[in-house]
Amino acid sequence: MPPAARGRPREFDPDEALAAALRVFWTRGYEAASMAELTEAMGITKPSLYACFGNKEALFKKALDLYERDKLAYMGKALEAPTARGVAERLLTGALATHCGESDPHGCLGVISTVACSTEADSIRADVIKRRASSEAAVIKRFEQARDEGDLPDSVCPAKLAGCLTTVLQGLSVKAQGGAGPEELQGTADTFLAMWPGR
Amino acid sequence: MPPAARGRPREFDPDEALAAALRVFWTRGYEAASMAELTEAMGITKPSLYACFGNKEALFKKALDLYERDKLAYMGKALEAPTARGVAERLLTGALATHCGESDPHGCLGVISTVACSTEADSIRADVIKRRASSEAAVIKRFEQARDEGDLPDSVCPAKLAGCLTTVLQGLSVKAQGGAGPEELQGTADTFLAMWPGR
DNA sequence: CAACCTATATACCGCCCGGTATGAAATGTT
DNA sequence: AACATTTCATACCGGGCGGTATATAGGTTG
Repeated sequence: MPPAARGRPREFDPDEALAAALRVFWTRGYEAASMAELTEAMGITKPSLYACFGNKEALFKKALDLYERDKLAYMGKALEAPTARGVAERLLTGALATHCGESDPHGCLGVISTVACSTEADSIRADVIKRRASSEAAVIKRFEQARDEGDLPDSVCPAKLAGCLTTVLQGLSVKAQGGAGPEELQGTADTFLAMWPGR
Repeated sequence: MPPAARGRPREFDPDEALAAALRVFWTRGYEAASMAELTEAMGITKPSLYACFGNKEALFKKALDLYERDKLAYMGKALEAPTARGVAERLLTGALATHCGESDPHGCLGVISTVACSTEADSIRADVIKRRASSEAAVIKRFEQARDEGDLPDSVCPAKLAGCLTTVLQGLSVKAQGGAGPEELQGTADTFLAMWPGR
């Protein structure tokens, strides 16, 4: 159905290549991921990469899009849980599965990118921080709804509770990247949930 | 009192230079901190740096020692609080003061270093992770004592609670480095303390 | 067939990295 | 005054970085 490709057809699948690039960025961070590593993992040469993805920064942003779409899909689902506690529970289990599973690199790509990016890659930092803020805003909104529905005691502020939860999520990702095992982090999540106020 | 210095005396104060290096590492991370930045901030030339501190890695570890001694001193003090809740409170306020104060770079040098270090600087990662583990072990021990003293309900596991607290602490440092303001983080800390079990 | 277009492969660019060789300057010792 | 010792300033090293120029290979279109 594509209107008849002109010229030599490319020999690689951009989606697969992008997925490989994502793994590299996820493992090493934006700056530490070198073009040599990227091209080798993607199985293509540098000119092909530049022709297809632009440059390193553009490649990273596309990888970040893929990451959010595939790996952070649990976030959208989590907000649909019936209670605030259910939301927190799903967010925690989703984060644990994503950030210390077997098949993928440990830790959160977003955290890795904001923490590891020096002034050079400010645009990356800013981008990730903006995306994170919008995620947190969604959680806040959901918790305000939960308060209205009686899930949360009036004594707790939905925004602060959301901030506390995202803080734990980010802390978990730091620990996961530092080599903490799933059992340990599951224990942390359980403990936090045990402290949770309301339904 | 030093036994009569032979040769040309050095023209800089190693302690001040190390403090300047610490600021650079703290702001940029180990790998992103270049020798050019370091020497400029320290006010010395590269040969002087290498003669006095060895190499970049040795310089970093000395800076890390200084960081723990000066900036993480609140940790030791916190463990002396009379109750488990008091320990948590002091750890949180100390972390907030250290990681999003006005005079120092935001975020935790340890978190920055472990997250941002690629495979190259594995020795750095390992070192920081080890130091962090020993800190957490101290908190666990203190919470076991707290349980014995009745500060904590028997239903909560001291180790898990400690893990949860350090997770929050690390999450706070990620947020601080991401530009979160002190009020917001204070709100997070307050919320977490409000959920705290026991005295 | 040739003409044309696009992806590939190779080799290369300027730049900055961590680290160092070299020689001059500044002190104490004799 | 002459020397030994240590620090300082400059210039330099090989190597890896992100990015690209050039030429060739592999297709579709006339």
